[in-house]
Amino acid sequence: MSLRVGLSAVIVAAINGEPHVLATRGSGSQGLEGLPFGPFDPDGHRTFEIGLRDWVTAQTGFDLGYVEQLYTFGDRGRELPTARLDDVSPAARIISVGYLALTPEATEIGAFEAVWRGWYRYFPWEDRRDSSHDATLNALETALQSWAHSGCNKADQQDRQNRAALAFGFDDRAWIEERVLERYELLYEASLVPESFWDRGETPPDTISELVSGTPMRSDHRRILATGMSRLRGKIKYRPVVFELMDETFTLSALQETVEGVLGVTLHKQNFRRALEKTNFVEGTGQFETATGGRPAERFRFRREILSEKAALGVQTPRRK
Amino acid sequence: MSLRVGLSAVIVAAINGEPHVLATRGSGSQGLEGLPFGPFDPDGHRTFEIGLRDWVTAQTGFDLGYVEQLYTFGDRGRELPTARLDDVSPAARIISVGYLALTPEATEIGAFEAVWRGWYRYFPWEDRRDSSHDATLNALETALQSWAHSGCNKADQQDRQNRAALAFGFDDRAWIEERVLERYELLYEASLVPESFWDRGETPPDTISELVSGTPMRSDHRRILATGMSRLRGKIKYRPVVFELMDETFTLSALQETVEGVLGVTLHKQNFRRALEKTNFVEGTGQFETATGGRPAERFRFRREILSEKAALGVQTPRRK
DNA sequence: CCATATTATACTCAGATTGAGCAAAAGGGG
DNA sequence: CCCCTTTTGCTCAATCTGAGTATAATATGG
Repeated sequence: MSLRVGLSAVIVAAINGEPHVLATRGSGSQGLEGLPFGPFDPDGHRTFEIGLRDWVTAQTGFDLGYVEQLYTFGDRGRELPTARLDDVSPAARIISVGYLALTPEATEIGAFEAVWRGWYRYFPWEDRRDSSHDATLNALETALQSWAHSGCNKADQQDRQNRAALAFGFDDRAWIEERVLERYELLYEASLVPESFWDRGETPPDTISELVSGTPMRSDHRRILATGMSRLRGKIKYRPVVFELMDETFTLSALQETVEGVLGVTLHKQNFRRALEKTNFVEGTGQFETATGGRPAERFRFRREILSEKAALGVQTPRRK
Repeated sequence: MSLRVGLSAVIVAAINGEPHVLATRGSGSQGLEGLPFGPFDPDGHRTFEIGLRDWVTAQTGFDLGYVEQLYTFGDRGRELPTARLDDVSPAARIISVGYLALTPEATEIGAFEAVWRGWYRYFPWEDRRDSSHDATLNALETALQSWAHSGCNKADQQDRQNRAALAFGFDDRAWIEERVLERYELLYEASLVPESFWDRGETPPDTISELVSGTPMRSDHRRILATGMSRLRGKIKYRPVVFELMDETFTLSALQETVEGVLGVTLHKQNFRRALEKTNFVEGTGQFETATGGRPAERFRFRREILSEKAALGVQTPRRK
């Protein structure tokens, strides 16, 4: 019963307001992408976080800023996509401690096998800023419908229908942006993502299109990514974490675009500003950005002192429409 | 580099509105109390949660209801109070995955070496419902003051002062009830709890009184407990989790007392009810409780259906005074 | 059996917050 | 200088919050 512990990281940067994650190019059998992942060396590192920072620096050449633990994944089967659940092979157990890291600099990664990827590549249905992904959502609704209908009895069918509607906001229900993980796990359960098949040792049918179900990832990395997105989407509302993704100075529009990018929804501009002002998080610098196409916008700075000043909350997110 | 993984559980029940945790009686060297803790057996259990439920049932005889993962603790030193940080003894590394569990039934534990303990026993300063613990807080303020003054330079002293004021709400700052962990870790850093000394292999001075610094626990269990309290105090506000601590039916006063017990503050009764009504979480049963001393109170029931009905939020907590 | 204490529940009211939109300001480009 | 675009300032009604006041329904003690 040898247990090994690994660290996986969801490293997020905003490139022009668009959230990106650091992904490793597939060296595995099928060339699948994955998250940066490294073994935890208990002898070399006193804490997980130190271990994580160390190997990220070693492999990508830059320092992580904000880091928080996400979740520890220990399901059997996660490490071997082809493993059957009743295969109790003791050597195969890996536990993975997931971390979320935020960084303003989307440094180009040189030597290492990693690239920055827009995160909606993996979850196209999570982007609700414009109608470009409506087709995805419609396709998923249809597919989930028929999954619900294939339930084993009336109650089960009702339950499936209900869970799908709740997670995806069908039938006029509210879209709750932080339910990224819930939605992904529902799709997994409904066998609408290739990972469902791989984990059972099967080959996905070609009815599964990457345009609809997103780019898959190795092992359970897409689940870890979903966990990180959920956490960030939730936290952005009650802690001033967006600023970890911004440069030293920024315009209010750029800030809003980043928040919108993270949440995948659009916000009401004037009210966003009014709410932001109330928090005292930012202060004007007197510099103006003229390359905006219209009236020049003032560049603002995050008042880092505020973190030690008050029970700092997050930015408000006044929905539009 | 053998790694072992253990599961520790913060199991919470409300006894007459007073939050209690399941604690194990000290079998260790100093007879210290601790949290229920068991090794994770990778061969026997497919997931952590299944493993946890299994051994809690085996050892205490009852089933856990609501369960969520808290945090994974992996610092070196945690498993051996007397270990020096530079002691890289590889055999000694234990990683512990902490869980929070909520249960309505405070079943009397028979065979097992566990007891229900009011959680403020371990954190007396966290109870702000009445003035009975004001002395504790005053003592801590004085002690933290002198810790701040002993900083190595001006900036360091200022920083310590600031962090203490922020965590404990000194100098008219707000008391943020979910910062349980922050406060405990500050006290640990300031060597105001015995665990600080034990972890350094020293003997705590007898200036540390259990009345002020609370009942200590084995290893880092008090830290895990603080993590659980923080999580529960935060979550109660945005998810309907209080009801996991209540019986099938309850009066609104009993519900409010439980929330107050968890948060350690008192709430405004009328507004608590108004806010609760708006959520539609509860419905009257027509039964009345007469043993209240005054006008009989209606017994209410949690509408569990609501969990699948809407983007269920938590109970509002309108502060009093 | 009435006065009193005690708790439950209903209602009120002002101030703050929110959602939505209009309008002026300040650039750049024909 | 007029049009287009984006920033920024301001208004208004609806709703929500915090803090009370008032009334209802019991148990108890004289």
